[in-house]
Amino acid sequence: MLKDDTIAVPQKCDDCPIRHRAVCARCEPEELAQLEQIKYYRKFEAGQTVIWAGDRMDFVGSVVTGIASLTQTMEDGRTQMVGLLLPSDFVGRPGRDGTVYDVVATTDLVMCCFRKKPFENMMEATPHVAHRLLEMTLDELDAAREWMLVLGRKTAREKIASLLSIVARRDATLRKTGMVGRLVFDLPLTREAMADYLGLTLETVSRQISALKRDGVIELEGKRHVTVPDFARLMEEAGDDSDGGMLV
Amino acid sequence: MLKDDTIAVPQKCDDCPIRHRAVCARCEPEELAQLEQIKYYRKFEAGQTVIWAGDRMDFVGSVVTGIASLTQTMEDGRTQMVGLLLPSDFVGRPGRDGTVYDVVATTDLVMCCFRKKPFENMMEATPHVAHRLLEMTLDELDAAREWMLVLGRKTAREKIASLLSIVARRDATLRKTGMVGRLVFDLPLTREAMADYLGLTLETVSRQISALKRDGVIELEGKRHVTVPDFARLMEEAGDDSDGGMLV
DNA sequence: GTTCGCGCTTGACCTAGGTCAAAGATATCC
DNA sequence: GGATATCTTTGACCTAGGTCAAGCGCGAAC
Repeated sequence: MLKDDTIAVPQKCDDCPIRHRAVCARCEPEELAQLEQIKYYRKFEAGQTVIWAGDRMDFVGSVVTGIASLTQTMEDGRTQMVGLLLPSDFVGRPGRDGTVYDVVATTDLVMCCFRKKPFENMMEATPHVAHRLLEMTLDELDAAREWMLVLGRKTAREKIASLLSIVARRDATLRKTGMVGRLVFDLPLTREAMADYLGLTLETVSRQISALKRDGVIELEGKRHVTVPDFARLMEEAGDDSDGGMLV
Repeated sequence: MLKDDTIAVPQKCDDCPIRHRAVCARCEPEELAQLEQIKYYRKFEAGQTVIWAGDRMDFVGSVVTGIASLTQTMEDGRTQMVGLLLPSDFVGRPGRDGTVYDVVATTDLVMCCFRKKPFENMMEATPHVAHRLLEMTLDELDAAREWMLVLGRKTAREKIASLLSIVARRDATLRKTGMVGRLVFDLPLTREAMADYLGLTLETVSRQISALKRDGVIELEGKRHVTVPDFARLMEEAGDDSDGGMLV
């Protein structure tokens, strides 16, 4: 059951996102205790594949630290990232046997997992967990559809700006300050990963980032540390109508 | 409550997809009776908007006949279809107030609706309905992600072939015969709608359809009646790895 | 320190698909 | 039956982004 990549449960479960966000917002203490019992942690290194498309998946869980991605690949090697899993995002499909896409650790990754069967049993027993899960799935669906607009209709520049604004929005250190004015964050993706997510080549990603820098939309320190002097400007560059993406 | 576009309940509810597919596969008779009471039908003409993005949505339901689409539009008019709703597909988000995209009748459309509040109540009471809904949402999510690969990485020709194979697969008259050899079906979308779904222009759609015809992958009679002499060939043209799209 | 390797940038060039424009097909309405 | 409108096809041309190739940091290994 417990694989060798299983690691000790961290000091206190407060860093377990399941408790805050993903599933348990309204769990009773005894329900939490129950979850506690079927819970374990797994660690992956950047580049490692968590599960291959088509494989049986015997757990569900959520990202604690690092980034995972859902990836689809065609025979000829073209690949498209179809989901970006940031800390607190949920992985797995209760009631389903496997995935249809690869789950890959894009950075070093720690996941909090629950063995699937007991988790499903618990779900049956506690309707609000099932309810929460439906909500989360609807959120993911909204995010996926939002991304379809990005992939289908936005220019390369708009795509980059869209990605930057999503990452900025999700950056834990920023969420409290509100999304206005100057923002600073780390970009946790390689140019290639960005390209795979945006349906571009890495050369185009690089060129567009340079262009955004040249035009003062962003500032770069090294390759990864980003400063956005004016978030509203970035949103404009993303071509974001309405509040698009605020759902994520 | 009942709008003027509400129409009489058809002869027998067997044509109501809710009963067969969407929600009620395992409903008890009294539960069905309950659903029956909160059910009504609505009719829309091609081009009519069912709900605007951001609007309050006071019902859920499913498509009985015709095609609806979920559409996102940017301020400058670029639009991307993010979902194609064929007969028996479910519309609406239990537990949510509205949509973030327009729902548009792409052809003349009949929908079977349930007022949302009573439907949600029923959902609370009958866990297997909630469970079914989660499954459906996961299916939609898979379909959306599948489509992200199409939008992000496929060529125009592959996109067209992908769309054709989805429509063929979903065509009610064909599902029984198995998806091999010669298929004949009607294409219920204008070139423009296809373009919006595929992230192309209508000119490119037209050109690629002509090309597929020229190359013998499809035959056309009029603009809409399609014959696929060899479905496997079409799948190949779609660049479909594995069983991609079989989920839909 | 030097070397290796990987991620990134930049340039030169090319092509798939977009844009603009004209005209053929159907269907609908008097 | 002709007029009008909508949908579609096709052509000529253009450009955003892909492809190929060279080189630049910069950290890790020795």
